[in-house]
Amino acid sequence: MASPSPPGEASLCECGRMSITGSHVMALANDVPAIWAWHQSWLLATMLSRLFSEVLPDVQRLAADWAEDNEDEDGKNKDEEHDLCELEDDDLDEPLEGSSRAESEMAGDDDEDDEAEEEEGDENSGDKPKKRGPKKRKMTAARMQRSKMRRTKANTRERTRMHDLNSALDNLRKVVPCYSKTQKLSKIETLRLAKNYIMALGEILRNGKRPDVVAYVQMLCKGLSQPTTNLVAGCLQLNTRNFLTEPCSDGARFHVPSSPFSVHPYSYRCSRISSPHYQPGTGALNVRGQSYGSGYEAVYPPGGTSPDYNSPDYEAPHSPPVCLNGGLSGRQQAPSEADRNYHYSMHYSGLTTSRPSHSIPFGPSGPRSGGSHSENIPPFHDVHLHHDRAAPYEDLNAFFHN
DNA sequence: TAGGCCATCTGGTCCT
DNA sequence: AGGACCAGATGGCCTA
Repeated sequence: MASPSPPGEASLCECGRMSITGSHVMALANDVPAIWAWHQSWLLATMLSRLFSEVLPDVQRLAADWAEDNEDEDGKNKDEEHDLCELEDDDLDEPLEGSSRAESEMAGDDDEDDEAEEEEGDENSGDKPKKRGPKKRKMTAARMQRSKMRRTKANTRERTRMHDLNSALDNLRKVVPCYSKTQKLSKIETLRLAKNYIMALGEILRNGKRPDVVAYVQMLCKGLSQPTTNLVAGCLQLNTRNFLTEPCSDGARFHVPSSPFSVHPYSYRCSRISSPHYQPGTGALNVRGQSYGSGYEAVYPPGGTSPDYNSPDYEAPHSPPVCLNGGLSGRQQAPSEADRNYHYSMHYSGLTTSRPSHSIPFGPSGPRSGGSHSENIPPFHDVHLHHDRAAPYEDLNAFFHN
């Protein structure tokens, strides 16, 4: 920074680029504040000059770019498009590595026909002389549009795929030994329970005999979280209750004579531990004001006591669930028209109990801890499976009829 | 409020 | 090139 010296005045000394004259000294002596004010004004003027000449154009350009970007934005995809525009701006603003970059940018401005030659310039980024041609394609509006469309289509496909996957999981939930429409098992728990269920069935087939109740439950609940374990136990126990019932004339419904409700043997539903009917700590189940020991709520079709076979949510069983005491039990979900003659008929005899249910505590004090609870489970005497198409289950039937 | 679960988006990879 | 699949990121919802 050089201080201006009044014209026609000899310098007293030269200090670098600054000349100090007599008047400077005089002024300094007489009016230091005035000089200071003058200097400040000069400094301000210099800064403003630079600001207007160098910075302002950049600011104006940025403002123009920003305004242009925002003009292109439309409602839902605002952010996405803004990002793409920013990308484009980055391409423009980045210092170019060489002329090829600038040329490629210019080539990119033509139209979208340069797609065939895109992405070819990366191998030229070494110290070799840069080739002509595009190094990095420019995001033109048309390309952005196509990219956006591709992404939208991919998103739709992915959504559909995940929906299909979830549908399959829902189907799986319906065939594992515990199911609730309202309080679903989580995905991971569904898979774990399904795996355990398959293992348990395999074990039954391998041994050819009725499994020990506790062992069966333990097998089913292996690796499950505590809430899911409780849920499964509750469901299975409730299912056990259904063996106390008598078949209706239609062979499909079972009634609990001493119960305020009737229930289809396959229609039980289970809710999660968050159910208002579930009594934490006690493991007790309270269904419609009646306590039924540990477990979960039985959920019945709205307004009735049997499943709504016509409900779109009601599906035919994929496999007959195995009951707690080793029998085929469960949930008959039912059936399509063709499956109307598909039913299980179960008879449980020889059981006398005054208790409304049989407590199967789980958790630290449950079967896992080695405690024996099989005495709480009524002995299994007879389960009949009638199925017109029961061939796949004949093996299972065989030992259940023994 | 933290944690669990879930739906969705997104970019990468592989395959046809 | 386009689709399927996958995994990570993110945000919403719910519950303890």
